[in-house]
Amino acid sequence: MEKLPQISEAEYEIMKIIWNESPISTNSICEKVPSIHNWSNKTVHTLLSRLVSKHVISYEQKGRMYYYFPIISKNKYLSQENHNFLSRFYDGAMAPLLSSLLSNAQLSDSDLKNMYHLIDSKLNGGDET
Amino acid sequence: MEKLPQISEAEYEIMKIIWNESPISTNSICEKVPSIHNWSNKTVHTLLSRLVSKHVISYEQKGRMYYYFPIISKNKYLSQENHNFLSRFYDGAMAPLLSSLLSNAQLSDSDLKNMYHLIDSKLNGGDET
DNA sequence: TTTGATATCTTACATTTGTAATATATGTTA
DNA sequence: TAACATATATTACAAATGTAAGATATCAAA
Repeated sequence: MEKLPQISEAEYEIMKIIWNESPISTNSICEKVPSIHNWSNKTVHTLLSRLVSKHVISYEQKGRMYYYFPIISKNKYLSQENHNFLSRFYDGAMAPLLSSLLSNAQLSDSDLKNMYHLIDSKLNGGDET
Repeated sequence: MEKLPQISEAEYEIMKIIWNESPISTNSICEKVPSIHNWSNKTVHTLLSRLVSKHVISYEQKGRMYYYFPIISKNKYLSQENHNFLSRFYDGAMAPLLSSLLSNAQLSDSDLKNMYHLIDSKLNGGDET
């Protein structure tokens, strides 16, 4: 499992857009950036270049426009982040994390049942091939 | 819920020590830093000053030595980090996080049972006072 | 073909973080 | 009290990040 490149918080906002739809032009990306961010297009351009130089995304050119697409899958990335988070704050142990989350988050009964079933199905059956 | 200060990764290593035992002298802290880090004492000192100026810790002086103690509790901090993580990567929704964690982490049956019970007891009874 | 518009490229600059080195102040010992 | 050891304070410097401005290249229209 090679280390994936580091994706900063601002860069991640861009990645969410590209993971959701690709290939996607620079302009479409700019449009889709949530307006709360209030980023200038220049900022978005910078983030895109950085993501390219980190080999997180790539692009194909059509005329003078760039169409970006991800090189790293969202799943792969998220699973790395999960792992980082877990080992950084909970010594890699899921149970304490879960217990901490349960005690803090607002969860509906159906959320809980949902989670209950997730674990249940992992327990019985699981997915060992 | 006011925003807690940002604690960097290196700073967090120091915090783990201080949360674990306090008040604690600079020297004891230096000794307890896991040796994998290979940090010079100077580095530890820098991290301590930064934590002080961020109001994450404080100290009392005895002679010319400082004894540090936390201002922010570990629980409070962790619950903020949980929240950040959840909202950054999972739109604040626990179930997808859990499902992602379950599919990636190596979990023993007893881990799973443990978690199962956590959810179970939250479902029945819960802890509404 | 000259002129505009605009997409991409290059450069910028402040803050935070990692990782110290150097300077200063002060308790302790000879 | 003078010298030393050492704890704390100040300064440093590079990489990453947030946030762009300015320069350049090129498509399209007049």
